[in-house]
Amino acid sequence: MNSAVVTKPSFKQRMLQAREDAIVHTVNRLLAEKGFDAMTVDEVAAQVGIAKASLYKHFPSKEDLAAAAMVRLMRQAQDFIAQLPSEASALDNLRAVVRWVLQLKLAGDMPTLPSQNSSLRATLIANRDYMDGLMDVSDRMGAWIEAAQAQGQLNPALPAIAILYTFFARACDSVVEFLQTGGLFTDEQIIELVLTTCFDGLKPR
Amino acid sequence: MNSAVVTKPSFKQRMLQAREDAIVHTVNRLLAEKGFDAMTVDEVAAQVGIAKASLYKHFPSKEDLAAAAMVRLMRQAQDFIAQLPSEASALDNLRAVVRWVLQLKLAGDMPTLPSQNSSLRATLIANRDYMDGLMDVSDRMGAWIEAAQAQGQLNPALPAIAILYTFFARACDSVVEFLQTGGLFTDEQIIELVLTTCFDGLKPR
DNA sequence: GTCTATAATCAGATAGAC
DNA sequence: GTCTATCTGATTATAGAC
Repeated sequence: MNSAVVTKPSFKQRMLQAREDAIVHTVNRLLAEKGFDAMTVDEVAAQVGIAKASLYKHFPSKEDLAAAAMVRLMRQAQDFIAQLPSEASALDNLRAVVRWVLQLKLAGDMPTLPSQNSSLRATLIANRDYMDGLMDVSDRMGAWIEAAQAQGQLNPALPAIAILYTFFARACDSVVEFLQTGGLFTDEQIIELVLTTCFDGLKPR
Repeated sequence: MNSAVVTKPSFKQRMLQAREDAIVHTVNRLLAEKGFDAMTVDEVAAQVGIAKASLYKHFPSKEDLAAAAMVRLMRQAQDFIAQLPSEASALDNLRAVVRWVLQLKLAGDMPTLPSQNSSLRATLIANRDYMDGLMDVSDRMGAWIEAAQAQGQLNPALPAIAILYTFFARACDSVVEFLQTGGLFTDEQIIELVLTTCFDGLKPR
């Protein structure tokens, strides 16, 4: 076993890690607030409180900054999923994940990436941590979806992959910001509205 | 009555109009393809086949180019709504509108704007044609929504405005591009899937 | 690793001739 | 109105001292 694995991180290493965490946290917030294109590296550096050149010592490009934020998001999703009660129904757990996503959005912590920016896509696909996290989250949610379908909790006529994408799409659902901008509803009301329209549909039950 | 209203447009005026139509059409396609930020004015000029400076004689800024595309979209929506059969049920007409939106998206003709770009928002809000069109579409769909709720075709427990926003959000629904990217479904299948999840929800009926 | 200063590039917008 | 050529500012990224 490599000694680097068991050795406690030095003070210096922990400081470095803390700084990188601060950077990624700032990037995450800016991505949620203004999106990838509108976020500038100058801005990130200013908000973290370091020089831009120092930022580039930690991350080689703006794309990698965004990728780090997405890796963070995937880790958080994995942590949330891991903490869900295994004795709960598949449907309840799926609802809980969607609710968590909506809370993140409403709190302004959901990074949104342009779905069409190719340089960013390439960086993300090349990022092992991101892809692994995405696969893991997909697998776990996919298993719940199939279980819920088998138990008659979700419509078995829908392809499981379509249901999975429907959940993922809640992360960029503009209805949330529409409702939030209007100011007519509380965050909890928005969450309930979106959960209802998502699982129960617009037609009466 | 002003003679300008009744006088037939001159050849020159029609040529001008045709060119502006070509510009807006190109902008619309580019907005659908790459979004506002990734679209460059150079690109628009090149694809239209005129010099960039000429473009700026027609439209004073990039934001105004995008606004013109949105005005065009609103007009198309108004035309589509006006042509729907008045004898059809409110629910059927609403479904038809959502279907039309999805078809536009799948055909690559749905311009997508960043919801957070403030300079663009300001231009749009200041644009009378756009706002009038948006209001008109909202009013007509809102009337159908309330009628459908009164007839028990849509869930009366949901706020009508939330239902309206849910429909509007289909125009930027990322589930469509997820499903399209996967390549597992035909366009018609994607439309049916999204219509089903939208109106019937994910749970079994 | 952090900084200041600067390079390099790109994109929105304009000048001015025709 | 259309063109070529140019300006201007913003932004990503880097050089080089400490």
